[in-house]
Amino acid sequence: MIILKSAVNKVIISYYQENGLFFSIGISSITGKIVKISLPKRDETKAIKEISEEYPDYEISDKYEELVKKITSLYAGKDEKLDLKILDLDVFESKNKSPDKTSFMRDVLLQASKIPYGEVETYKSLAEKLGSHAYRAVGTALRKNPFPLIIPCHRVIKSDLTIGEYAGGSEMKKLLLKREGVTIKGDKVLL
DNA sequence: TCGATGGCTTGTA
DNA sequence: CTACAAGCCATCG
Repeated sequence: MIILKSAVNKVIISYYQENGLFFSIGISSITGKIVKISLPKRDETKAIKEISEEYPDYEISDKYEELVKKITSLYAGKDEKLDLKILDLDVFESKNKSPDKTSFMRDVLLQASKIPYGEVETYKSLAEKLGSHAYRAVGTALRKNPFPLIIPCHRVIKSDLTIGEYAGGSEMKKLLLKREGVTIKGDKVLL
């Protein structure tokens, strides 16, 4: 059973500003779970647009302001514990055509969610933990992570220990890792 | 259906 | 150290 999310699933967008950066989250009005998080933007329009483009049926509300504040504290480098249960992991299923197969993207993100605060893992080793050699596809999956910061895709780096790419730019990735206490020299992580 | 495209990796020069 | 090619594989148009 596939639910047409844009037609049925109205999304509540809450946003919050901190130090001139705007954070936003989209919450399904049906499940009450997060469907998407935006990385910080310079203005609120962009922060909201990132979510509304994917979920055109939306309304803005301060209902989840407290939750957005927690996201900002994740960005600030705090080890804020958030339960994965607040994430609407079904957002992957609609894009996955064969329901009998487990979603590769889902597996990648769940595996990434296990990387502890202050630690890193390579795309390669993450793939191998899934019994796969799709190193590159791991990157593509993480690039589309709807829950950055909560699912810490910024902790996934290249095999040569260089930073690698990031949806918010590699500088942001570097910044996030440093705030968690990871030592970085140049563009390389020191273990 | 099929080619193009990546948050990659390894080998070679 | 850098540069480039080839291999890789899920996803997207």
